[in-house]
Amino acid sequence: MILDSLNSAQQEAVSAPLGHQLILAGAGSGKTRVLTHRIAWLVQREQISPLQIMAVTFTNKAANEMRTRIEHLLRVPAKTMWIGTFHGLSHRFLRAHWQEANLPQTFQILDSDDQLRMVRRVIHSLNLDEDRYPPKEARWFINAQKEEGRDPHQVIPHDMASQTYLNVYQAYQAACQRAGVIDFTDLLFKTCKLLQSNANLRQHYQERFRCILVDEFQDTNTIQYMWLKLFAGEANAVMIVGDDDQSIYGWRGARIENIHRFSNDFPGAKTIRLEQNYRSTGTILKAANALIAKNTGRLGKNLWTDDKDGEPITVYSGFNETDEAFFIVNRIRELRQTDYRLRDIAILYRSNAQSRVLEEALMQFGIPYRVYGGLRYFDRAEIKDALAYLRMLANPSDDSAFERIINTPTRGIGDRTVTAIREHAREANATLWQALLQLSGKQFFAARAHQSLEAFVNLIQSMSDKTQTMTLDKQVEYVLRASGLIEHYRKEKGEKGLTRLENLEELINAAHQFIQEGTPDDMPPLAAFLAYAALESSDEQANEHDDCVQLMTLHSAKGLEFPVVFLAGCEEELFPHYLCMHDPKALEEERRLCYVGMTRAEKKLFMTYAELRRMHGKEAYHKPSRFLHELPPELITEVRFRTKVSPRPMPIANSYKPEAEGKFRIGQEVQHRIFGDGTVLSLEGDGEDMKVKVRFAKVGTKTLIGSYLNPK
DNA sequence: CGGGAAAAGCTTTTT
DNA sequence: GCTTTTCCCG
Repeated sequence: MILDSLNSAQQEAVSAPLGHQLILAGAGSGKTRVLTHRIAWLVQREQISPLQIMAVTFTNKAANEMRTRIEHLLRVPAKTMWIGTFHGLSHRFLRAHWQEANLPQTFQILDSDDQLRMVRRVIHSLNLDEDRYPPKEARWFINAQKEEGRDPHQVIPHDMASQTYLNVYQAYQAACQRAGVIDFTDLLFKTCKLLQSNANLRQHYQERFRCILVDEFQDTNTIQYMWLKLFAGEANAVMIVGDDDQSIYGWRGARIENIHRFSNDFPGAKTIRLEQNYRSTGTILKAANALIAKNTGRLGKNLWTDDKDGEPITVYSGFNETDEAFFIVNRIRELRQTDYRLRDIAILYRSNAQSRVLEEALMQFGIPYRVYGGLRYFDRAEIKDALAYLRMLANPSDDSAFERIINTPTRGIGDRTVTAIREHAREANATLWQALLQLSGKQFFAARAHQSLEAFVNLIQSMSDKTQTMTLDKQVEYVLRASGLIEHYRKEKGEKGLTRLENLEELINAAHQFIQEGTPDDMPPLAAFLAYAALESSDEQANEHDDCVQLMTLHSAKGLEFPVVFLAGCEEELFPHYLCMHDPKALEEERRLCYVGMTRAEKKLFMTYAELRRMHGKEAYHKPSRFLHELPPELITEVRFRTKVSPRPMPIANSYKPEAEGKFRIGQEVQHRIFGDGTVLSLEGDGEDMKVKVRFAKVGTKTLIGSYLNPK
């Protein structure tokens, strides 16, 4: 029953005997299906209780999807099951064992932004020069150490700079401990530390989880690997699923070697390959296979499909990035006339900066689109302000929240006053809130500052009193009004302020919805909500009803699929990126990124590049990406003609001025009385006012009025 | 404290 | 070059 509708490799994976398994799952080979069916198999055939199973993913989205599918398969709520992200499960663990982990019960989670502020504060308190020791570098150092599982005393500094960063690391940990906050990496780090040091707990968890499944294993880093080993112990069965060819997060510490290490550390691990692809046409797969074959040290895997070969891959050479964008937009307009909806189409690119030109072209033709990977809801400044007030209520020691709201909205507490509080806090070895309480009793400050501070103390204390018995959504609403945040953003003029107000209103709804769904743990609702905001700031997916073209980076496209994919910017320097080109390892990661991009496509794949592109302010000619040369020529159709500047775009409000018709088009050879021969780069406006940007052979690039130019 | 000017980035990103 | 952040002064 469970095995119905699975192919033989999938069946083998799902019904494998209890033991260690390494599932090499190619793109589109039904990886999630295997994971969920495996869990169903364990429960139904191996008589393993759902409570003895742990399933780990990287994103909340993947975890939620898995949970939903399992509930569907098993027809029981999977709420009590340990399905979640490394961070989410660690959080659950630390909430249950806060005492053993030496944390306050109300501990709060710092996101990377809060973390940076905290690090900056520590750097100042050590009297270090921020320019010589940039907080971002320090944060990177701290996270890197924790990701390798090293406490401050385990770090061996190699030079003066790393000695300094080590001091920062030490002071930072102390400051976090004092404030009762932990950062993202700490979730994993402290979980590992606790399991290592506490044999009872370790034994308890190792006896509990008889089966552990890990998704996207190629993305695990060192601490995650340690984490897995600690939970798995010697006796439990571990199934990992991954694809070395889709490892694209090496730059942030993912260790592809973990897949190789697995077979050594987990004896008897059996490797099963899922190579049948259910997503793409034969042509797309053949091309992707040929590309990835250029990489070395692969575990080896060849995707195949029962599907037809389908159409060849279209490669388009644009004159510049505008021309490239117009080609894409024109093709989208054609596709729209056929069976494709806009939401079937994705434009993928290497870096976010590329989206602007594409957006402008889409806008010009009135094609709805959506850019992914922007600022997430819970990361918005106004939301973080509001959450900081809530955090103060949950845990007044939270220095990072304190710093954020002490003068937001502005209440006459300037930098000087805050510095005084910080200094006192350091001397008294206290948190900022404690320091403030001590100082305000002593008439320490000038009269005006003292008054403002007193008002602030009263505000927080009265908020704390008044919200005591309220439901979560009422608490949020009360805090928004009492803090003056609503008023503050109401004053902000323009559309921006309005959006912010809407976002704040939405926070009340979010809180309401949160309690409706029921808090998962035995935590107070406010604490649970704050953890949710920090840990599960859900990436907003496109509304089912929204029909728009999807724009995103190659990285964020991983795990998704689209009938039509445009892979833009396939040029040397951009893709592969110039920072990666001289490191063979990094170059292979770029190639994997290209592989990931290509294998997102189901039916049609377009790969485009621009001969001339404006990058970092300068215009530069780039060769077509080496990845294009690595594709078998017989699978490609090259489109050589330049896009004719197209029929009039739809007249829509706020649309950009349409490109001029008639006299000039992009790429055209032209002549000027003084400047000589040149090529048209871009057009703006029309009629007499038309401005034409031309690159002249002798004098470089100039923008001039069209009437001074003659077609050649 | 807010607005404008100067300066600093500038690959990819989840938790 | 363009956008975001920081700085400085009224």
